[in-house]
Amino acid sequence: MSPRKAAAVPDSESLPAHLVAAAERLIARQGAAGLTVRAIAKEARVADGVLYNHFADKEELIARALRAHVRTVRGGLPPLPRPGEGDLETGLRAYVEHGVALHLAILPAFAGLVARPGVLARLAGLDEDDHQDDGGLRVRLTDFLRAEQAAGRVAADADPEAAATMVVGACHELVLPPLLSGVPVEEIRVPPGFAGRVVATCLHGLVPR
Amino acid sequence: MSPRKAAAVPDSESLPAHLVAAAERLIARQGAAGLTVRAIAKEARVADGVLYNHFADKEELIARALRAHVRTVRGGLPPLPRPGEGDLETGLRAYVEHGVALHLAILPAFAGLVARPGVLARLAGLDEDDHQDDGGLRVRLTDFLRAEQAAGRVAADADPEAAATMVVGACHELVLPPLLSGVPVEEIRVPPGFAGRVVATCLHGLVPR
Amino acid sequence: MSPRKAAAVPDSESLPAHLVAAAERLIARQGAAGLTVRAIAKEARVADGVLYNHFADKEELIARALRAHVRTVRGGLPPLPRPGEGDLETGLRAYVEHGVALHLAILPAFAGLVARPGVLARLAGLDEDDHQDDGGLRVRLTDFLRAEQAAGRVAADADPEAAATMVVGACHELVLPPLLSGVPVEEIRVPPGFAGRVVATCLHGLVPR
Amino acid sequence: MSPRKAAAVPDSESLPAHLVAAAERLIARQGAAGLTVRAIAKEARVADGVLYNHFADKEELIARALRAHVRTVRGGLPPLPRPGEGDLETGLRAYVEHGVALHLAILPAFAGLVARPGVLARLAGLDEDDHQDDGGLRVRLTDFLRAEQAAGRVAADADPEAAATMVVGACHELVLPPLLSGVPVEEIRVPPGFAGRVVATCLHGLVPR
DNA sequence: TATGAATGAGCTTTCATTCAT
DNA sequence: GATGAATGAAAGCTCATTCAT
Repeated sequence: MSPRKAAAVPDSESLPAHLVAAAERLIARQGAAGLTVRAIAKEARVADGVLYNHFADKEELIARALRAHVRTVRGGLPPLPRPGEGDLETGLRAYVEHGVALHLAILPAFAGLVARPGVLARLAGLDEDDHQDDGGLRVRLTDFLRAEQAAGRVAADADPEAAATMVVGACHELVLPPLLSGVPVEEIRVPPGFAGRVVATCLHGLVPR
Repeated sequence: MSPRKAAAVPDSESLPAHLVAAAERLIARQGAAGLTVRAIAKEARVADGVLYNHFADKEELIARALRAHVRTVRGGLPPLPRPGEGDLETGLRAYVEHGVALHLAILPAFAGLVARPGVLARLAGLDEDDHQDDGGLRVRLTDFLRAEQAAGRVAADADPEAAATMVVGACHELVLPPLLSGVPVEEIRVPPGFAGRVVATCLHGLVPR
Repeated sequence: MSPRKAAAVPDSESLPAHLVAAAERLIARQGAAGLTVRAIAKEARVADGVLYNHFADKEELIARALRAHVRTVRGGLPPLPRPGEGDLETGLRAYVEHGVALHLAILPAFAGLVARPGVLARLAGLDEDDHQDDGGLRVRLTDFLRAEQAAGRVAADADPEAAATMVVGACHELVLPPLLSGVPVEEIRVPPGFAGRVVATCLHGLVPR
Repeated sequence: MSPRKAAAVPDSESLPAHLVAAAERLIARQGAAGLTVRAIAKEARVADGVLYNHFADKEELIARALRAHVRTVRGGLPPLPRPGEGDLETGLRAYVEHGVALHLAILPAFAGLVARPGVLARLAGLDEDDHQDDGGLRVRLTDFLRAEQAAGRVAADADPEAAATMVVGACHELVLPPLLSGVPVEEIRVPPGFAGRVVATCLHGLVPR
């Protein structure tokens, strides 16, 4: 009465989910750019054509796998401090650590898609609310800093938005240049003390007091 | 009798240089990721196969074209202040403006190559000294800030390296997220006052004085 | 307990008949050549695989649907005059009008199958007696003319068989060439006076009397 | 200096011509409908992809092969009598014989394309003048009969156009019904005396004199 | 050395058919 | 019997690379 199930798909999982998971694994390993439908089917241990029973085309599957990848990564990170919560320095440090881990996992997956309109557009269309690939990290940090500013722990004339851009940018900066120099993701190292140094610089600036 | 020259190659230029220039034009227009050798040959108005008389393969040609692109872009920007030269704020602002312009032109060209080992490795191999794709902007800014620190205009306990990472990162941050959301390069806008706000934040930090 | 019935199949109809009817509708709309089993199942609002419970394969279903299509079309046309019935000219005209209408409806459906042995062979095998796709129009016209000849209204040395071939051929001729020039069926027009002119020519010939 | 030549292509022939010829052979054998690019390449003993160096796509190649097939067939037939040339009966007979031979060779090739807009549209676009697939046989016969009519050998009140439609239609009629009954082309037989009987019927009509 | 056609592996996608449920 | 997802063999087409000329 119910239709057949693919041999390689565990009972607990639907085939679309299984395919997305397989694609997600490949994306985590080698990025989303060079994936082929055959490679995905093979990774899922499933016939070549199945994907078209569940997704409009390759791009839709990859868009969903990318979203799943982002969610998986984010789900594995400690939650970000909410605005008004905890002390400034600890909070900032949490943002930096979050950003580094996130970008380390996400940039390699996404970068190859730049200038390939298809998948990114598809991803943007998946859900309009949540289409910030990095989960709106910069915006959330801005909000956090604004709350600190309202509480008087950040100077009234400081610029939370610029600061957030710099902090999140520093996280990018750790990942992107090695990537663009051909360093494999696995070999990218976070220099010891990175978060602390970024936080300190952000807090006190360069000018002598 | 000198060897035959392709009709479309000007006398002043060698064929390899001509090919590199053609590829560079295409890269500037549409990035390095989707280029085909046929498209390059057509742009150069030269036979499909010539490239293999002068380069090992497509990857080498593209690597050289990328290097040329970076140099062209950098050559079109005002020179960076040297360490010890000018005042701190103006100098920093020059770095930010340079970084934004550079990344706007360079990231779209490079990003598509992430996780495609070939070209980037080739580029890194081209010249070991100079393989920083962004021309070592971060290192140069670090040096600049260190000189300011030596001159006492930057606090002795400040962290020039972290600051440089944040400033250059802020420039990335302006370009990369829109790119990853599918915004075409031409539509990426630099918010007014961006450089000034980054510089101010970098100089004075967030903490009230 | 009688076996389960597909939801979309009306009580008055067996599932095979329902499938044949669905395929027939599609054939009338777009010909038999490009049909897919999925399209047929969808039109029948029935599961993809059922067809294999009732037919050997797609070809058998399509062969039956073609036969049904021919019968439906023929059933919608006024009956042909029987041999010996009515007057010669009116009778002939009826054959022409029948032939034009029949071929307009049937040729587009069949033509795409030429040189695809499967379906046509299947159709021929369905019932050995009645496998004339056009319902044996030519044979019936021959019989009609022979009866007229016996009654003396057609010259004794005339050739009923040749005449029937020419008349039915003229009906084909109206439909096939436009079809082969890519004109869509809906746009094929019967020139006014067609039947009358064919009949007159058939009756009196070209030679001056 | 000149580029490479495919091994299987004779010196006397260009590759596009070679491909067209290969496709034409396959069309003559099995019609144009089911051809695959791989089958054509194999028949031409040439690599799969070549065709795209010379034709926009499969449809263009097939359209050209169809045109070539028509021309080849027509070139192998005795020329049609021109209007005003020879006597009426002999001329008419020539048209019938031409029509039968032409349609025997051409209908199987074309029929499968009905309702497949692509190739036929392409063929119509190849050359606007000459796009009558059967070489405008009906029109030419009409002209021939009109000339006979002007010369008084065809009755003044006869209908050359209707007669031409019937004659050419009779030629179709000989070929199409067997084809639609699944009879392979090779087995289609022209009944002895066919041309003579059609001509006589056309000349004298059915009505007793 | 320049040419540009030839090569063929590889791509995404379709679809008749099977079969566990 | 009915279901509809799974299967996998094609299909049309692209493109880096080779090589006779």
